[in-house]
Amino acid sequence: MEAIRSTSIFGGLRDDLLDQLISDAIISDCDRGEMLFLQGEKATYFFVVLEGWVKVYRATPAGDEAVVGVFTRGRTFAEAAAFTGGVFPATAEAVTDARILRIPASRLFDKISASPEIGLAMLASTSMHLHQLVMQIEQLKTHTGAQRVAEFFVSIAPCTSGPCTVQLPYDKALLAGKLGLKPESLSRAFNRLKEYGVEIVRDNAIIQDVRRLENLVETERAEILKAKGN
Amino acid sequence: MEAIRSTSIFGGLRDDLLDQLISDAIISDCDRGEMLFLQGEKATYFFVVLEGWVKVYRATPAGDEAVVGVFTRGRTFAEAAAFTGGVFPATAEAVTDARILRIPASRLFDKISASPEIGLAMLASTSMHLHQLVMQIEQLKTHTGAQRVAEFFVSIAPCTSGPCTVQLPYDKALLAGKLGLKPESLSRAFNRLKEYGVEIVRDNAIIQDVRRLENLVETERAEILKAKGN
DNA sequence: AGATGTCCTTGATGAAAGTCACGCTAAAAC
DNA sequence: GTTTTAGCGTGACTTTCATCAAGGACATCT
Repeated sequence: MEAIRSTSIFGGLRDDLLDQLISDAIISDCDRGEMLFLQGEKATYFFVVLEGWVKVYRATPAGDEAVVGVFTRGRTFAEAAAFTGGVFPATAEAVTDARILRIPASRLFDKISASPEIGLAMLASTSMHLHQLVMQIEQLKTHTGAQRVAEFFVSIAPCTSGPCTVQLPYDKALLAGKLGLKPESLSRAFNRLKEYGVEIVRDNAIIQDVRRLENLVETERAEILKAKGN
Repeated sequence: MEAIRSTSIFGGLRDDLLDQLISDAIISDCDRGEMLFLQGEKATYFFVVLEGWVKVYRATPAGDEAVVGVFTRGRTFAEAAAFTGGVFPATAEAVTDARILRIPASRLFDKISASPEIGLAMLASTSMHLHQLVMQIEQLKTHTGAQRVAEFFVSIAPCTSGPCTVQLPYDKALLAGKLGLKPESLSRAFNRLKEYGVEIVRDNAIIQDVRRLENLVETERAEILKAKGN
């Protein structure tokens, strides 16, 4: 239950409102590989991850898939779709065994009408999500694969400078998808990062200096080319 | 004023609520090239385009820029930033002379508390924006440049099948940015589309058959390769 | 232990798009 | 009317990434 509290939506809510909301909710345990919803399905719920990892992706008509988000404990997803009452624009799949909270949209709707602060909280939450997507687009457009990987490491690193080790939270194929790469390219991006003091051992990344990675992200291609010219 | 009505946020509002909101708003006329706000500035307003075109972009530390959105008459932007009360995550610039409505966030905040339906309308609006960004990410990840251009043409074409002509709404460098391409690559994408019945004359695109473009977007790389193999 | 399957890496190749340089055209400035 | 300039197109080269194919590491199962 403390996972629910840690979400941006529910973090700021009064206890009584929160209780009302989750009294309508369903907790479901999902096996790895289980679909939570399919692209095109009517969106009548939204979701909070209590435990495990969920990936959300869009399938193109020909079977290609683009990972739109990867969520874990305390993160909500599909609020937007559920809210507008349309269909899910993407598919969600549990990538590990997971425990998920399903909150019915219809009740939420009533509750917002009754207490505006729920609406304010949801607005803040979707706004943050929006901001994240904007940054994701920026990264796809302007950063190379290796830079995106470095950025990811920095974002999950426990420290902001010096050496540290981070564990890759899910398998590499999914990480590749999240970063907009194919698994093979991710592997090569790892090799590139060796020159910047990153060693990949099993599913752990050993970083010599987090600052150095941050620099890699911020310095533009010109710098990268210079470095290679050596 | 009918431009305001046509926005997704305000379209469904009762007249009296709408009047209250825009009574606090400021209409400003901007020259081409004028900045509406800068990345990092405190977000105390959000905006509605009444006339003209505005581009929103993020600048990287080294001066590269990624176009995050291009907006025209009836579109709102920066709602999310204004709402969370943080700073603008991007910069907005008028790319034509433009007339812009600035709505102060503080008042909006009060109004939402007073009448939840404004909150519901804003939620719907940001949700739609979010959905658009999700699709944009999908397109960047899975479509080629020529496909993205074709997609853009289809989206602004006045008809859904057969021949038609569309005028490019802003200059080609900006269009390139919006589609995640460099101007040179956009030029080459145009050449590719000649084989699919698209002719670019000045700032007009003459499309022989809109359906044919739609097919190009939906068929995957396999199909494109086959077509080239001829 | 040996066999099997999954996940990951590596190599070779090709396509897509960025970069740099140059030239064209048309509108604006003098 | 000429010059200037900004926007656009084209060509050559390079980088990045996807693709296809093969091989290695590791866990599981019998």
